Amino acid sequence: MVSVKDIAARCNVSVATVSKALNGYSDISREKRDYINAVAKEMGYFPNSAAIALKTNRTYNIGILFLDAANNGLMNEHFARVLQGVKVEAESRGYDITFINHHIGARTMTYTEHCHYRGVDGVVIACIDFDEPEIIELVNSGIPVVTIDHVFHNITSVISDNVKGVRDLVLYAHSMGHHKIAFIHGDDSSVSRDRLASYYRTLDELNIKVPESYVLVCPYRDAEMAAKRTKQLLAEKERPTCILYPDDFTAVSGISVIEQEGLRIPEDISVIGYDGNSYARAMEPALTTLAQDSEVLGRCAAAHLVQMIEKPKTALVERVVVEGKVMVGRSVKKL
Amino acid sequence: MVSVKDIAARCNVSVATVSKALNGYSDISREKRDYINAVAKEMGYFPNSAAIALKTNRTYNIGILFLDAANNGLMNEHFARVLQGVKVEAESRGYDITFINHHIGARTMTYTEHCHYRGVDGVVIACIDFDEPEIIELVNSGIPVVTIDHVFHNITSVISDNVKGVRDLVLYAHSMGHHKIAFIHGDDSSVSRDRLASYYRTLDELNIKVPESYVLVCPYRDAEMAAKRTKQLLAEKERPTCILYPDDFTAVSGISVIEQEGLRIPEDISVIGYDGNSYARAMEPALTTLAQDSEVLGRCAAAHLVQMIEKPKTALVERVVVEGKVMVGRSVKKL
DNA sequence: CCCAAATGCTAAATCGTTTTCGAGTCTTAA
DNA sequence: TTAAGACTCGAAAACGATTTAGCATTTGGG
Repeated sequence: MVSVKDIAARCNVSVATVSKALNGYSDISREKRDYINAVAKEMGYFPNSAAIALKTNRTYNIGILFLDAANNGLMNEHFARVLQGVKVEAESRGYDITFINHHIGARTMTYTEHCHYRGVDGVVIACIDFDEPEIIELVNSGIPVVTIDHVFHNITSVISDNVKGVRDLVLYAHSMGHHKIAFIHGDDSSVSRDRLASYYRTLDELNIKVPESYVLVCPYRDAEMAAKRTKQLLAEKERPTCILYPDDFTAVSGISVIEQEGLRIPEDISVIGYDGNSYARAMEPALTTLAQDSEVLGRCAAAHLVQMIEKPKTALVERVVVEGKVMVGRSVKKL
Repeated sequence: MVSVKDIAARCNVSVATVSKALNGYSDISREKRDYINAVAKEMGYFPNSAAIALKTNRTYNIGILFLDAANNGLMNEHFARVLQGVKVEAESRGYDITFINHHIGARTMTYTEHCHYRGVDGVVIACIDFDEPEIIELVNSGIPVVTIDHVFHNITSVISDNVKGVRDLVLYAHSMGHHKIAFIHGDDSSVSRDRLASYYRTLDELNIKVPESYVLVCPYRDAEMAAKRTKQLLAEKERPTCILYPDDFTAVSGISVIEQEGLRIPEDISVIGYDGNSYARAMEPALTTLAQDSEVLGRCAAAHLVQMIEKPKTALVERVVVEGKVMVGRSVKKL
């Protein structure tokens, strides 16, 4: 590998001069700067990120915390998309991304320690149990952080508009003539709470009363539990005409048991998902769902993080909310 | 951040001694070693990876090349799983992973340059157009490399057993009484070629002849093209009784148009996917498909790469093949 | 024509480690 | 008693860059 020293030798100047030429400093003559840059290019020079990091304390690396209990954030298309979003945005701004975890090899470290070890310039946190003490530690560590789909005091966060999301979904179902709208919601998290509250509020607004038994909990992407919950709803004496699921995947699982019971979608019962997975669009009948703008979620997070890193003065803590939109399929029947 | 220098000061020894204690060298007394380690722990010492990288030329970072033309490798559940696999295996061996690309910020660099810039210890290449000249350059750069689902001369690779995969699928269909088995295969790549050859060979073995029109091409995960190809097959005067798709996603798209044509799965026509996506299992009817052991694919790749990195002497170039297995759903009818 | 300021460049320190080599001390055997 | 090993330990160089402070040289104003 060719280093600044090599270039300096070849150009008969000092390494300081080379460094300045390479970084476009002003106290260097135009000709010398151009000459050095030309030579550097010709010699195939590329900086050594470790040396730069050591000297400047900047790695141009951003950490990403991205694992749920089951450790399968990547299998979830929504989160895969947000990851994709932060990746492309970060890269376009000159940053690489590094996964942060707490068991690197034999030694275990906290998330914060891992961040310091790798010297990441900032971290985006998503798809994780935000109540872990380690997360709290990280958020308070002084490292620039932005969270996705969770808000901490004094930390900028970008969140999907879950309130508007289920509101739009409920309104859509209502506009299709549904009044008996059940809601299988995700397990405890701020996202789930927002959605649930919005469900209640919207129904209230519409002057619709639903029995308590219409509201059931089911972990995200838990096909088995979704099946069980669906059976419970089908057994209701006043059976709902429309079911909202926590996500598209559980919706598909629900559809599966509904059809196994000999009922048809949407003729006998309507179903609605959440997320806007590619499968939802491709299947028959196409699933009506709320398409989250997952990639934009990720891009916003990365963009704000870089802003905080590069212009800390100008960065105020913000709540960015990105809206999704209902994707009308054929899984909801007009009553 | 506390450095070895701080520890040295606190312990009244030299930094050299601290370094030796921390790294378990032998030329240091047992007591002093234990003492220094205790102090280090108490002071909350963590090494600085940049400094170590600079000095030792080892980053404990492995690069991962993971993008297709559409730049959406992550949306593909199969590849998400292999990524997950390399991630957990790498992490368990003490390595972080870094995405490699060629437009980092304003400056563009080749994959090889990016690898040198970040100083990754090795690279795993997957989900990419292996014919790109940049890939060839990287493979020949001297950086330890392992490829997934593609073999290069003199490079160790881990590949999914595509030959056995479609063979098992075809045999299964045959065992269910199918003779008119169509194959919509992926676009050009070594994976597609293996699968196609295996399809022909297995039919040959079974003494089954299929018309040329039964074999159609369709890019992976291209729902629209899959729909088009499906319609073509349905229009055949000698309509196939069973269709193999390039992947589960296109299979779902195919099912969709089949049902829109008023045909039933599997009563009127049987369909088979490839990959074993979670959706395939959850939907109704459950899709018969070949479940690739995607995570193991990734784990193997990472494991072999680390072996090459840490014990170059012992590392011979290998072809590791990992088998999948047919996952029987309800989408194939017994004739 | 002289002094001050601007310009162009370099030497050297520095970031946090690892590693070599030599030096000092202590055993042990002849 | 002494020479030769074993043990311990530390000084210093090195990795590849950035950055500060200062030295020359040139320029411009009065």
